[in-house]
Amino acid sequence: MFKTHDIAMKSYQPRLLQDDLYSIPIDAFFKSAFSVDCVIFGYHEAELKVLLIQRGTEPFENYWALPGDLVYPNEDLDSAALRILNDLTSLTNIPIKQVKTFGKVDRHPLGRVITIAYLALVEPTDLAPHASSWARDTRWHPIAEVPQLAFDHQEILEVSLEELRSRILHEDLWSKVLPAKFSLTQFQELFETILGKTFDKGNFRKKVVKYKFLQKLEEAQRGVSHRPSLLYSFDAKRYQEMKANGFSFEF
Amino acid sequence: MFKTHDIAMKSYQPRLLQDDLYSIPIDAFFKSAFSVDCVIFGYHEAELKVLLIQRGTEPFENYWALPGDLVYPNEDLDSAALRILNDLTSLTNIPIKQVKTFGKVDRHPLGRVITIAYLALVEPTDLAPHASSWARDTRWHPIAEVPQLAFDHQEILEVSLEELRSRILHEDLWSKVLPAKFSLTQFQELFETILGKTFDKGNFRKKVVKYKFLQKLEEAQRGVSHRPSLLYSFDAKRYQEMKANGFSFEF
DNA sequence: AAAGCTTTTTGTATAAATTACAATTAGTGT
DNA sequence: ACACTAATTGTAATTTATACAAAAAGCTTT
Repeated sequence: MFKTHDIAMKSYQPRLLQDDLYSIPIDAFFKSAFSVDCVIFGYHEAELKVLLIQRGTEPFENYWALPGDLVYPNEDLDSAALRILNDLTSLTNIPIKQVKTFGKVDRHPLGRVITIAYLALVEPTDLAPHASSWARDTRWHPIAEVPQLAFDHQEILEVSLEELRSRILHEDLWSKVLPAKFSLTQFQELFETILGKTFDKGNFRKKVVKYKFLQKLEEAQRGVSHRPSLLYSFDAKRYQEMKANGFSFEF
Repeated sequence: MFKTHDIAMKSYQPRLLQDDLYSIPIDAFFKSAFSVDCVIFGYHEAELKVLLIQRGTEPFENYWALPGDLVYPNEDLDSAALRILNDLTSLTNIPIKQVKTFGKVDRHPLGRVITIAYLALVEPTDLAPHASSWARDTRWHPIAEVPQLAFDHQEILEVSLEELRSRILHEDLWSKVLPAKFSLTQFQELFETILGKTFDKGNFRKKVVKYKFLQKLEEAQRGVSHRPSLLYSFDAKRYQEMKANGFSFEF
């Protein structure tokens, strides 16, 4: 099985090719095209990773790269991003955020391809078996140990990480990486990891509680050999209300 | 004279057409394409406007729309935005900012065209004579009196205004709309207009002075029938320094 | 030339938020 | 019962924000 991505690349040097499995007419991708690349961040226990694929075809064969694909003619951009995310992780219903479109003339060696970058933040799940059809290999890389990447993916990753850092609190991107019930310590760890700095425990707690989008539950932690923490849940409705009122969150 | 934009639209229902003046091969735009749309804001004396064109061709003939064009195959996205801006206003060396890419499948009635939106903030100059070749009419519209727009341009405008408001202080977008030497009152008026709220004069001044990216000059206002204000200039170098250090500006 | 007008500029007292750090608490393990 | 750990609460000192008032510097009028 091969993806439209490969087809389009090959067909750039004009040649007649058959439609692929998705029955998309080849000439829809002639000479210029747009793709979506996904920066899928994974967070688990104070570690931030990014999901990369190892390319199985030229150009940049064997290089690691951000997962991406050409956008189908009948597919919205967001849908394309969600499709890629789902193909690799089997996850659905994940909030995504468009980051920026990268379109330098020479960014793709085989033709004019611009790419719209999206980001998501998920729990680093096992990868879907399907994922192997994408590429030679698929793997979570700690954010500090990312290898040299194909195309301009290094820049895309940097810009996306910057975006994640600056928007993490304004969007609800983070809401999928914590369990439904979590402690304030877990919550703090998440933001410390992503922002790359630490906060005073007491002060952080006060600020968060003030924002009121965390709902204190009756329940507490159990089985830990110290004072158990109370559990909280994310009050999405109140969060949206506050956002609609132009409330500005900041740490 | 006609623009590549029109050509591409017509040629979507496959038909053979000649190359246009820019000698771009027609088939480069077959079936799917990407364009750049510019939200050119104009600020002058506490009034915010936006530059719109009135379309001279179908679809949406006679509707007002954001100026835009297909991106040439050998042209970077930023360059395309600057070209459009320059075509209409003759301005060069204006900071622009990519806002977002809009790509709903049905956003363009004649084919799959996604568009990358850019914004700029300039002084509403006289329009270049050239501009009339673009469209039936070209005009600055006060932001509160924008007519119904073609395509999804209403949404693009809204998102762009939101972006302008939230980034005005972090980017130096504003630096082109004030004279080289300006008073703090002028500076405050600019931000009040764009953000749509007012500030206490004394407190605003204190905050700005604290940020230190304004350079106090020896010169003062002349000929006004009240206490003349001291003049300031924008210290772009210091501003960039502060931005690089992760300084966060806010009003 | 003095008094008045207007807007800039500076000042100040109060309230609110941030910060650093200490004290208390609620569990488990010995 | 006591020690241990991390959660939770508290507090004093500092900084920042806010509202408002006073002073200053030109021009205009008398």
